[in-house]
Amino acid sequence: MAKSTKKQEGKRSGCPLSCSLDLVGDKWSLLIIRDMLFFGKSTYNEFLDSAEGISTNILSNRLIKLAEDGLITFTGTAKRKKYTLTKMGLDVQPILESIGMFGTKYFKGSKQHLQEQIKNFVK
Amino acid sequence: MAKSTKKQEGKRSGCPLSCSLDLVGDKWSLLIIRDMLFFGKSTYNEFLDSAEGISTNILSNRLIKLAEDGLITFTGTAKRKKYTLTKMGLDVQPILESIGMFGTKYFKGSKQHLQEQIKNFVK
DNA sequence: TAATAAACTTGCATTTTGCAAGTTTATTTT
DNA sequence: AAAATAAACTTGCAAAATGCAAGTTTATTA
Repeated sequence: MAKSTKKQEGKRSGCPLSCSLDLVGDKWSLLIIRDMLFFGKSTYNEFLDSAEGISTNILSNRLIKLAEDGLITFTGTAKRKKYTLTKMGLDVQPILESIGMFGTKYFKGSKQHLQEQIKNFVK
Repeated sequence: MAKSTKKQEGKRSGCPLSCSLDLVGDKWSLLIIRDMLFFGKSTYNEFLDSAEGISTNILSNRLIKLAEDGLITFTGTAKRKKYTLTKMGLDVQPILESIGMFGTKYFKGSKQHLQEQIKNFVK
């Protein structure tokens, strides 16, 4: 199946912005990708103990949806799963960076918070 | 009141990304800002007839929330309102651009769609 | 072999969203 | 000047998404 033929349903319009938001335009998906990209996280429980406190069922849903949409894949056995970003998932990085720039500009102390998070996360 | 003292409630963490997503991390806010920034829209009914079909109550809610969060302001009388972006709202542009780039890469035909939209919107 | 942990699932209450219809004041049209 | 149209909402209700707590199943560690 070609890249653009799936996931036609659920699209609100053909706008590139709108299509992208149909994938990651919610409050959790981009945070999971952030955890993978910036904090090197890859397992369910690592995602679970992020500062924002996602609940178990939502995390489960989002991992399934992100995989369905082609942003992540998983390897390993059922009880020792590892999630990794696909090429498409890695391409989300510029989005996270631009949102991060906005955040550091308008939320004082947030940059510092992020750097502490990075320091405290030991791979 | 200082920039960063308001809107503490409702923040899930101090992360710049998370804080930003608490403002625009939903399926509609960024589309409204897109309409203002790229299509020059400024009124309630202009936002209403975008391709994605936002419903009236949600549009109303989002305009209030975006104004509360300092991203937009409005001028004009109650029945002839004009919404405009603040400095903070204008700073969302790089976010929209990075999401747009992602979208044009992964959703074929979507770039073309966007350009038609721009052409068809007569200010 | 027992305890702990990882990765979920399930059930239920709350919140958010979507849809249709109605309201109010301003501006046109007749 | 009166009637019709339009702009900008509001309200009510059903459906979907989210959040919270508890339970389940297999794997690993003590």
